[in-house]
Amino acid sequence: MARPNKRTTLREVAEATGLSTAAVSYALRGKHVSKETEERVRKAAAELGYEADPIARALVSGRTSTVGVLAGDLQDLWQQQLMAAIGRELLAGDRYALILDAGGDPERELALAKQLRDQRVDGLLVSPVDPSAEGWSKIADAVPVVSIGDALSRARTAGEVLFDNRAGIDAVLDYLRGLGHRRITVLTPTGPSTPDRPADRYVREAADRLGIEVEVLPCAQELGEATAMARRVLTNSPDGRPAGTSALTAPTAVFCFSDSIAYGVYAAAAEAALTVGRDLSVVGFDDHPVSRVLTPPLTTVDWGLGEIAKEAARLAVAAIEGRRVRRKRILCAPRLSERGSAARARG
Amino acid sequence: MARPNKRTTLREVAEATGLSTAAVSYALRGKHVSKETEERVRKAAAELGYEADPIARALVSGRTSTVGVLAGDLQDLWQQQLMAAIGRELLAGDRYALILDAGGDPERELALAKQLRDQRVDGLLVSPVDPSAEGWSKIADAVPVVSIGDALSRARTAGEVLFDNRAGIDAVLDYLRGLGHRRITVLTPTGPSTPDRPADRYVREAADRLGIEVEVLPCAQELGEATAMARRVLTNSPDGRPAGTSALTAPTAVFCFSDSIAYGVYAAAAEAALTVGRDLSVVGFDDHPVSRVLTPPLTTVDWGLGEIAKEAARLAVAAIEGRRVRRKRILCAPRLSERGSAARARG
DNA sequence: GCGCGGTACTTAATCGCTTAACTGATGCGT
DNA sequence: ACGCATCAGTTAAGCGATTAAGTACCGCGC
Repeated sequence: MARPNKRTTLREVAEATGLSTAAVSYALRGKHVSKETEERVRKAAAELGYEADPIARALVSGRTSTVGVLAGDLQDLWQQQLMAAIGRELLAGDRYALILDAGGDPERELALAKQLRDQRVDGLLVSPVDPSAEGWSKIADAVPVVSIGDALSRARTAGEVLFDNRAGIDAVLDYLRGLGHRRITVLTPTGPSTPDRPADRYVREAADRLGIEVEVLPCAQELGEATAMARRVLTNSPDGRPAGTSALTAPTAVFCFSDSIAYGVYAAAAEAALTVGRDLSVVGFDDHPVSRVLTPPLTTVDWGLGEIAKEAARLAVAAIEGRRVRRKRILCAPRLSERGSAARARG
Repeated sequence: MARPNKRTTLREVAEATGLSTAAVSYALRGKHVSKETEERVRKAAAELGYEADPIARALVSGRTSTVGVLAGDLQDLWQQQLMAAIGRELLAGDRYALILDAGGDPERELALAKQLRDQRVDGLLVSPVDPSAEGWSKIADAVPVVSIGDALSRARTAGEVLFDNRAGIDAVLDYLRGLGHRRITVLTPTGPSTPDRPADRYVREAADRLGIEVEVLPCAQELGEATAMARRVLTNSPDGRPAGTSALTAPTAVFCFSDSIAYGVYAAAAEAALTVGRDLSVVGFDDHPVSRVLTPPLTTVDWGLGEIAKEAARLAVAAIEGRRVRRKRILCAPRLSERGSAARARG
């Protein structure tokens, strides 16, 4: 079933108007042609339903009006949110978001980034799994890259929207300590295949400074796995349940490095008949919309997703258009959204 | 700052090997060239880091290895989930998902679909806001379209993955009636700008058949708005709170046409000090991962997101490759995931 | 020794558009 | 009137691949 769905081409418009294709091309983009001709061309184009073929245009101009958006792991609900927001943002500027998911795999991440570059995306927005990979360097040389969340240490990026993780971590741990917590479990989305992030270090530093005990555990974003992990953590809970094998005493508070993980903790807590916000304190990181409607609402660190998306898109677009920007490194300050999930430590 | 990042071209490989570009092109795709030449070309290509330019290739072949994925409304968490799953599915088949969000606007939806077609996506997956729009017809003639959720009534699609909404609705209402509920509020994601969906009709029919009262209210997907709506609904609750203006007595159960909306109901219930699964029964529709970790876990209708994504991708790919498929209309059967959010009606 | 059929390539057209360079015609200052 | 811009448009050369058609060479049967 051949689809002879011919698009009208520039040539056809040219023939219809008796002009050369070049004239039509110019006319349609309002370059040095007479008002009348332009009008005539416009009309003919409209009648024939002509629309420039973006592919052909891309071949010669090298631009595609398309921006690659590479999510480190779309299992993470917050990243879904972010990607959706970025997509809207780009669309508002007449660009298309080519959204891909690295699934948490650093190698796939780079492979996809390369593919994107080959697809001639005008720019690339990435929320990297492995920000320190060397591969970014070549990619960033070929296309403007804006990274979100972490700086690409080995590449010259066109911009960065970073989160002041240290401040966020300090804020949360300070807060929890203020509530009397001394044993805190920290669940980070750092899997075995992912390199260590400085965040882990910040946590330990803050813990040392505050004189509290922390146990940092890697945890998957996927809710089932997160729940399982949380279950293991809570099995060591102080109030009578069978003790696990962990060397540490069970925590009175859990600090989750993503709200997704916190949801898993909520589930595990419910199973263990622990009431979050009373028996157990939970703090998230990222502020996903769902966090607000949980019972109790999740206390979490809000970075302002909307602004992140806006800034990232703005940086990318500026780079694409070759404009200079004042600050190409945006540092988002944490805002602790204090809701009901963290309470004064009991006992 | 010109970026003279030259890609190696076919011509360069040709010159390096002393062959014609055609020979190289053939060699790289293993067509009628001698083993030795092929080997030589492969080596040279590898050395020069040559990779075919997808844009140029697309211009001549008309294919882009890209599939448009158009979400009706990415505010809906379930659609986010779906898009992510489809993206993974397509990627597994070496195709790229160009994900766009119509934001619930039927006009924008068609506009985006057209853009996608012009971008020469090989296929188009769409979870339509307005499945009965006429515009789909022209689009479906130009590119294979697979619709998810609703059939495009006016277009010849390449495939459809539908949900047996009637069966799902029947199952839920049957179930709630069995629990003793006689007054049920149904919250559908049908806004004023969206045309009525047959789902509303199914609800009324089922209600008539079962002899129960339903109040069908349109409700936004966005959690804040959903919560506000739910608040209004629950203000009419039987146990002493100030009565609203609704003609109906307050419902003992709320049936939400998307899990997102159900989350809003959870939040409103908590505010009103109603315990879901005891004072108020809530049933969702779609089974988002979060639903499983709520307290109580949300009873909802599961359509098998993974399979939906797989089937949709399969249909699209088959159409793109010009293969015939046995059944191009997949009807997903509802599975009621009975968890803890619906209880026997009290009093 | 001739024709026939394969290989193994090459030539050149083509996809649809952009754009540098060129051609005439017009206007303008002096 | 002359030279020089300027304007409006044309010509043609790409962009980087694919691919139909053509050529050269070789071996083979009879």
